[in-house]
Amino acid sequence: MAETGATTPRERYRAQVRAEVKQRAWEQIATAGASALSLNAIAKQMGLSGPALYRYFAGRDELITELIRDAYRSLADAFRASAATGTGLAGLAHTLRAWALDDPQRYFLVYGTPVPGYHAPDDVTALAAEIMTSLLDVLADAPYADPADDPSDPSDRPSDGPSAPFAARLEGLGREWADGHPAPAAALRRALAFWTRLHGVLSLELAGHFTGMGFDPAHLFAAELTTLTGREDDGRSG
Amino acid sequence: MAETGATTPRERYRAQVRAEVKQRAWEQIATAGASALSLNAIAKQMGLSGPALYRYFAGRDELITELIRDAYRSLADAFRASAATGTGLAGLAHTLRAWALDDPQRYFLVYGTPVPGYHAPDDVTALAAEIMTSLLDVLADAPYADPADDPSDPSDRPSDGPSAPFAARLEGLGREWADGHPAPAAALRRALAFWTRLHGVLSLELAGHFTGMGFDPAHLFAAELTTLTGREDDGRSG
DNA sequence: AAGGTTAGTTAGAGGCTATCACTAAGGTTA
DNA sequence: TAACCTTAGTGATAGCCTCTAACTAACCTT
Repeated sequence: MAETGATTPRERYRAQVRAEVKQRAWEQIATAGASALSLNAIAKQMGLSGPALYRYFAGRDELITELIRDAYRSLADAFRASAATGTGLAGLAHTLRAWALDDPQRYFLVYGTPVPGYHAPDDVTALAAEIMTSLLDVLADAPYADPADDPSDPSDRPSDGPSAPFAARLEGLGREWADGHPAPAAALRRALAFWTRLHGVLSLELAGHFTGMGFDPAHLFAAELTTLTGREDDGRSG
Repeated sequence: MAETGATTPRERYRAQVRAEVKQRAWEQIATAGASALSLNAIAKQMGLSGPALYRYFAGRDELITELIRDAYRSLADAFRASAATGTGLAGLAHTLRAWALDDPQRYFLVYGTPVPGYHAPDDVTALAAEIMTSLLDVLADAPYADPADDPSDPSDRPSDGPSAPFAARLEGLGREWADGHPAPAAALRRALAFWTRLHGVLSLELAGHFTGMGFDPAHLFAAELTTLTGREDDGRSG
């Protein structure tokens, strides 16, 4: 959202226009969803005529890709900041939930229905790795309190058969997930549980699948968080 | 997909055309996503000219609504059939996963990014209740094997404060979820965990967020299923 | 056989993405 | 300062799309 490394007035102007286009695109997406994003409408809003925006974005796809990039960067920043506060897994979960509720359509742009042809560029996957790094960092110094609730399968002994405990299969995978992170397999398993369980609650909540069911999704979110931390976190009060 | 209750030849023909339109719509959605669905293209494929389809569907929105309805019905049927086999929670989970992998875009049509304006008609919410009923039925005679892994918070005593255990808040809510189902609060909590955890894994898997991470999503799915059943189910081998 | 109902057509309005050729303005250099 | 090049913005246009309107042709009923 802020490409202010420009030097010449022309580059500055160009960056400013690009930023305004993206801002209006976000507003449009927030109200009508990503599929309703219209370059033409944005141009008119800005007092420009249709094709003018093609000087700034190669097309609709490039604009959306840029928005996805910004969304990932926003989440990565939020995660890094949250990890630095030392509030642990619960803090990270709260950050994720706040980020999601702040702009549901932005959340869906990152974690929602994918467009079949689209493949994320490399820098986006790098941002995803950065997010995973923050999560693994927090997990590194957040020992698990209640082994009985461990999301990995503690009842199984390691083996190499098709029924081997899942966590054992993750050994050393931190290298590919988080740019060489030396997390142990159990932490990787917990990171996956954090990701999938909280996403499971959040995405269904944001999609409105819980409306009219008579409970507060925040409580369900907190309850699922409890299965990840094994203790009563402040997440429970949210 | 089969409205074969028609009597007159005209109604029969009409139902047949509607079915063919929907079938081609599904093919189109499977390859290019729901946002790329084009009435015009379907008409041309069928040797008709554009506006002809408006005799059969009021518009694009009605067609998509109908597809969503069919998708819900398909899942509800699959759940009911699975529940009848007596294979328990694991069988239900396997059914869900097979249904999702069979047509990912169909899954996203039901559980993916919602379009901001859209509100599901009543019969669709009734189908959702039917799905929940199958789940609660299975949970009713699938006692929890390992209390330590209970997805509700067994360590907490019931109270009425803001930090009350989540399951206690669900008391009697089966009435609104599943058309008067008399499920106890613990079963409702487990149903929610089943739903959100498996959806969490499935939606991220189908969206491709696990590609290149070096593990088989089926194993993660099986591992999360284990946290729901508390024992080693056949789901592990999938 | 006459009449109404229904399926299908073409024409067209209005929206969109995107390309092209052109003008006008800005910055740079001789 | 004048000439030049680069860039921003324009209108025109092609080709999609949804959806409406008016018209024709087939079908079924009476």
